[in-house]
Amino acid sequence: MTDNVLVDPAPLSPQYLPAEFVDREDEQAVLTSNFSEVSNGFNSNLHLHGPRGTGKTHTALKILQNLPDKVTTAFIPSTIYDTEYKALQELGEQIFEETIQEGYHTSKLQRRIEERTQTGRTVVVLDEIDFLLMNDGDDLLYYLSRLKSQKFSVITISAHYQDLQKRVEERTYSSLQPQRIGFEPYSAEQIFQILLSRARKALKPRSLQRSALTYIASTTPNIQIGLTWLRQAAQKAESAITESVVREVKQDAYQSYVNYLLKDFTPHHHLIYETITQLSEDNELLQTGEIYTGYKDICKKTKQDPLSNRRISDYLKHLELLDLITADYHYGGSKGKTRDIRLNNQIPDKRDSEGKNQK
DNA sequence: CATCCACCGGAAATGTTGGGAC
DNA sequence: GTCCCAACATTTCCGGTGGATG
Repeated sequence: MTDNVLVDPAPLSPQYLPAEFVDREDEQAVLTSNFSEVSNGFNSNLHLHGPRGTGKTHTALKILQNLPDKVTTAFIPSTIYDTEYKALQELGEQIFEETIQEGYHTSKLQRRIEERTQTGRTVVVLDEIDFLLMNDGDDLLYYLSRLKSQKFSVITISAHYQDLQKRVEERTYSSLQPQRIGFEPYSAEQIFQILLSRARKALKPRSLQRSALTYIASTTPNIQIGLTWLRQAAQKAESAITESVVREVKQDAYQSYVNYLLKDFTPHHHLIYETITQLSEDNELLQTGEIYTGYKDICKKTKQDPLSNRRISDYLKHLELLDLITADYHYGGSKGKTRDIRLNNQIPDKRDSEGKNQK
């Protein structure tokens, strides 16, 4: 039952960078012209924004790939490197291609990086910048913005902030002056085409039914979810990917998308997410307190030490930034200042499956 | 109107790790 | 080894907030 339809799984994996994109030509053109040698400003900074699964990260990676070899590049996912120091360390490692030990002082590191960036052109991508800003403020961005010789650029990527202006201090923004590029959600037709082109490379010919693909494309505008979904269906399918296979793996696919998003986070993030999933079966709208007690129960059952509620409050914000939950902050409601939290299932079960799949 | 509730979120306190100097 | 320091994770502390309650 394995590998019946799957010839090469790589084109369906999240890391796969296709030679050419189906869409996003406009955005790419803007980016390319920004970094071309002739344009006066190699010094321009960029801010890419738009919902998850719209190709921001891939577009940025593509740009890095197309830069001349002599340009030094670095790609920093701020989900993992969420403090100034950690990001600097990673940046140093990528620039110098060596391991940088802990205990190297920030200012020393800053000086080394600064020296290096004077000698050649450098482009740094900060993906998921929201996490760094939330956790550590804009110290790193300020430092990077000050590096602005003609030879240094920063590309920031955010799924939530259209504009960095409100998120960073004025001095930082005024030295960065990033050009903003917005990414719109993919249409169903675009999702269809992208998945089709990946499927052609990954699957046996004629093993994918059109209706199956249509179903995915009409359900989610998030290409990341779409790919995960198609991948799961391909693994499950015996001779062909049909619409019913696709429906069958729907929730599994969403779960593995969630796991993919949470892969760089702590076990406690997973526990919290699990808690929210369980609690929302009874009650769609949850409050922090309920979630925290639920979380402590799970910890007790699994014999783990729970973290404090202050900490969990931050973790909830992480889940919110990942768009796994929606949190409504409001001052008012029945208990003063609070958060109303609800689970986001981005590919919800529709009415039709209700009767059948209920156990 | 005063007080309580249940939470937010900033800041200080505490604990841990690992490098460098001696 | 011992001592000190930087960076970090987490906890502890505390001053809000604003409807509900009396």
